[in-house]
Amino acid sequence: MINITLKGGTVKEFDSGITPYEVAKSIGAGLAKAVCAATVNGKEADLRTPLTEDCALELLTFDDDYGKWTFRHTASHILAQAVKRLYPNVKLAIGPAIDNGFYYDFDTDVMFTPEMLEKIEGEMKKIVKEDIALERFTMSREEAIKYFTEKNEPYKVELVEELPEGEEISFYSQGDFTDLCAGAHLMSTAPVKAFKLLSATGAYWRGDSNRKMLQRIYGTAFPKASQLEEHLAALEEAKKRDHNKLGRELELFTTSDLIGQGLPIMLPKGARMIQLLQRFVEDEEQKRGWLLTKTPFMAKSDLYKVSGHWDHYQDGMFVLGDEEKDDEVFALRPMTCPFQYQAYLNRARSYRDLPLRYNETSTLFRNEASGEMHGLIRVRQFTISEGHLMCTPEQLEDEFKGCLELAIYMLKTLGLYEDVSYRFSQWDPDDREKYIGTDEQWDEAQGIMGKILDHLEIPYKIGIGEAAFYGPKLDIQIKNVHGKEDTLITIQVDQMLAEKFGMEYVDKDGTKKHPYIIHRTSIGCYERTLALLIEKYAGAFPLWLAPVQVKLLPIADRHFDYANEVKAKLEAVGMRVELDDRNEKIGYKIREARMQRVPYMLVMGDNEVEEGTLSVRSRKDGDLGAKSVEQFIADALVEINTKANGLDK
RNA sequence: GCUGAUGUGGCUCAAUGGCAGAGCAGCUCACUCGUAAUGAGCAGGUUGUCGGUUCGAUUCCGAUCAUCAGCUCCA
Repeated sequence: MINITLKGGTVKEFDSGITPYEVAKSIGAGLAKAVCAATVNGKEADLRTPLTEDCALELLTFDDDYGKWTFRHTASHILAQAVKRLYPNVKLAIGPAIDNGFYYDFDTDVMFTPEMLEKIEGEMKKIVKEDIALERFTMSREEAIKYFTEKNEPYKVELVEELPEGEEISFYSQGDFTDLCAGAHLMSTAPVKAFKLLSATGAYWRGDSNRKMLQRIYGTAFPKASQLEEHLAALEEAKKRDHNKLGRELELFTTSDLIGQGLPIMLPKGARMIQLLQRFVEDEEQKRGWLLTKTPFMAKSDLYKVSGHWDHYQDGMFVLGDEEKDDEVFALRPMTCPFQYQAYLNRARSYRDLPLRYNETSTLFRNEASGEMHGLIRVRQFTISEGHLMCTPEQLEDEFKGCLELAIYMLKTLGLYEDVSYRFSQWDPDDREKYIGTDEQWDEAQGIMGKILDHLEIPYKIGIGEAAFYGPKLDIQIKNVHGKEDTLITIQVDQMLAEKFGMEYVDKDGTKKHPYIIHRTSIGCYERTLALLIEKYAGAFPLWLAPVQVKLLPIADRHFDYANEVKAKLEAVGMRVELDDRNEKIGYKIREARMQRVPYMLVMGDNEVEEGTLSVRSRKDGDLGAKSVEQFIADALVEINTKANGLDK
């Protein structure tokens, strides 16, 4: 007999060898139905794991992360089984659960069409209805290779071959379908009641663009139909916030076939927003001791040869000229670093000059691969609040902290702080060609940065191979409306480029030393930040950022004079105002102003003209009643000056 | 760059191997109106671009450009 401690601390006695599933059954039929996986002494486990010692057991349902993972992983098996039943020649690759769903990669000659996905869904429904039990068994590595070779599953063979010699390999079978698999699975196909296949697309085998492109089917699954419907509705809602659609509808930006890919045109409203952001950033940086530079958009190839960009980043650059033919070859700048270093090199530096903080609103050009461009999030020309900070080793931590505090201040002001995560981006020692510097230099830079991050208690995850070619980064990541993650802000520690460029300072003892350099953005690139703001606020921007803050809506044309007076008063205090003086009914004007997400609509008719007031309607709270013009201005200025984002309430 | 889909007035979308159509937006006129769409009329298109097949192509074929989703890559 063994003692099992259940959730809540109750201890129950069971026969040794009992499984988590049987424990769940002993507690109740409802739990047995809902249970997806378990943890044993905190370790994730399958429901079939025999328990032979005293332990703490937690039974996980779909409401738990690992339960969800197990549920959806089982859904991916059902997908694979259905595909195999309908198209036996298709080869299986891998099929994990992911955020909000699952996928399975197949190698197939025919592309999956929407009609085929429907057919596959139908077959999956049958499999669920058949209530097929999933059974776990193991094989030796050799047996597994033989098994998959006989079944003509080359991708599975490759996966098994990578496992260490002598490893017991676990399999799960469900009726006519067997898959190699390590994680937990449901007991049967029956609970996977509500699922949907969302798309079919290409994906490289092993995520390697040099290898074969397979066909990936994405899907999602829930225990209940209502949950699935809710999720699909949420996906639809999210699409409405898509900056690429909304930003065009709101006339913030557009694109032109003649200008080209990844080169958006900022329309007056979008350009105004970027101007507001830029002024805010530059003013804040000035307050924090950053000195503005303005450096060229291009340079001779010589500069990039020193920095290492020529060898490590040339594919990403727009090169003007041909080294074979031309005396001078230029390239548009993909980064600002080497340019600002030339400012540092302007004269000899002393430790008394440090820390030296340079910032620049810097336009960069990167020749992204044609399939990478996406709205304002991924473009070929972008403008970034870029800074480089030269300091002594002793100053490094405080300065790093200062950069982080600046970034956090920006995020909080914009209302994005809650939406970001941190990634400590490190190099990949197995991919040396991507990087400059020695193992020792990387160990040192990453060691220092790790220490700083730990000391500042930044909750980061590590990203191997995500470092810049010259050093590790703290990337502040954010997800767009489609769930795709991008870097918004980055702070990097670099101890290699100073040496390459001969950047030095004279220390107290009279010796020359290379400064540490921090590369940082404070708000990221303006285009991308704007994109995320559009999605965050669904176009209903905080008052201080709204391209049009107030729309004046006179009821009839005899009120136009008064409206123009009010407009002049608002503009006199710097507010952005539009007057709707068309011959339209008030309901129509309000409708249009609301669709443009204008924060305040000021209705004025006979009453207001007579009393010298405004009937204030807010985008958020509707009709607020009458206010004097002076009162409205005073209230609005408070809201603008505090940069209220409306998220605290 | 790769896989797939898409491209028709400013926007949303029809249609067809034989004169390209609607709604909204725009313009004109009437209405002078109180918190999410007043009515009538007018105008707007070389169907992304280039080439091919055809008596005839917007439709079929090819190339190219752009857009979207995903992969890879990245701020």
